[in-house]
Amino acid sequence: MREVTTAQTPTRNRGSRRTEILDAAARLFAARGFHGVSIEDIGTAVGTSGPALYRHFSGKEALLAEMLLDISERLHASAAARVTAAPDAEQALDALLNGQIEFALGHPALITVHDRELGNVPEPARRQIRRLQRLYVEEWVTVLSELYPGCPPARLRAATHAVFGLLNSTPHSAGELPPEAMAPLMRAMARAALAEAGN
Amino acid sequence: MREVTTAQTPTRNRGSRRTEILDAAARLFAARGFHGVSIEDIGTAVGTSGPALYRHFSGKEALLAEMLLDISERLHASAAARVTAAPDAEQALDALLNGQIEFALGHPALITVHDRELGNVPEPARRQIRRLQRLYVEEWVTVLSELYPGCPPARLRAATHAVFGLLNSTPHSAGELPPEAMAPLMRAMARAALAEAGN
DNA sequence: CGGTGACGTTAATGATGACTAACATCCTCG
DNA sequence: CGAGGATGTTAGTCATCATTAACGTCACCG
Repeated sequence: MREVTTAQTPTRNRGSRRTEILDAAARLFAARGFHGVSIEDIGTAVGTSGPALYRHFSGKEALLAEMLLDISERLHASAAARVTAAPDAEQALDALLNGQIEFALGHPALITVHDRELGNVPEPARRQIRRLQRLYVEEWVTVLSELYPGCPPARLRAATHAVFGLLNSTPHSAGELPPEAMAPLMRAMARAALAEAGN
Repeated sequence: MREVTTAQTPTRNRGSRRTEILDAAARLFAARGFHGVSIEDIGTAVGTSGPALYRHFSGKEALLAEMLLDISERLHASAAARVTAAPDAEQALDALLNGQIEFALGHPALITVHDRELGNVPEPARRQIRRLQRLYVEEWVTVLSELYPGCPPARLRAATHAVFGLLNSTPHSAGELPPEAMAPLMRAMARAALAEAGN
């Protein structure tokens, strides 16, 4: 009858299971796609079997929704913080680039899921995710507009999407270069591409 | 009892149905993913119902395999032809860029499927597709190596993948700019990014 | 101790979906 | 005309899967 047993495995950090599930699901979704992964697969990946997941999420789509919402929020929040902290547009762009590159290299599965599986998110959450994505893009466009006035926003928006494509491709071309070499390369390429787009 | 009726709908160009099916399937796969599309969906899209497809393809995976194989072949063949026709490396790179941009803007669904669904192709064909993709990349790396000697091939390979990510993102960011504006923008951005990667 | 809540487990249940079977059409060629 | 082949159709069949039900376990709190 001691409360000595405070460590071990019990008294799990609350929510640790949820995030463990989200992580495993992200990896699986990234590798095989939402419909290519079964609830049972996810359960197995976290050491429980199948329906145990319903203790943590109301369903497969809800799980995906929470995953994408979390990603969008992190990206947007980080971008907003970095931009407001930067002294000028030049450094704001650097900060945005660094943030996106860190995220893409640090969480390849999340990036992959983020730009492939929006279509499988049910409607209440879908709109919210889209909204955050839009805000994130506008963060970039605003900075770029300041850096390249005279360049039409539509062009800058297209350029931004293209740069996302460039940076987010790193999860797929994994292994070509070590991350220490990859990050500066991506930064340099993205910067050059944006400078060219700005004219 | 005339054979006057040579036109109309009968006497279909042989194979027209097959390619019609492949087109429809590509659009559906691009939009919802391989596992998100049913045989019935594809049938409906071409005006027949479900199992009629088995008259043309041995199964869903075989259909995907043929689709990806065809894309890889077209990309590789076009690249090889353009490179050998080009007088120098500079123009070879231009030709490669133009080819990829034309393809990405002209067949957005094919590009999307091409870099998402390889994992669902069964093994005999998978290897073949990978081989063609590798050859395609090497076509780029070879040209870039000539243009930027001294730059390690691994870096050029990574840069090539990144540029594919940039160019292939156009299907997703559709609508930002008209294609006439999009193509030159992508060309300029890709060129700048590659020049930067080459040092 | 008794109970409550968090977390799992193993059987349904009910859809959906790939693929096959059995059965037309109809065009073409002999 | 009549056989053959190409192309469809509709009703199975059999898996797989998401979700739910019914039933433990166990830690903790009163």
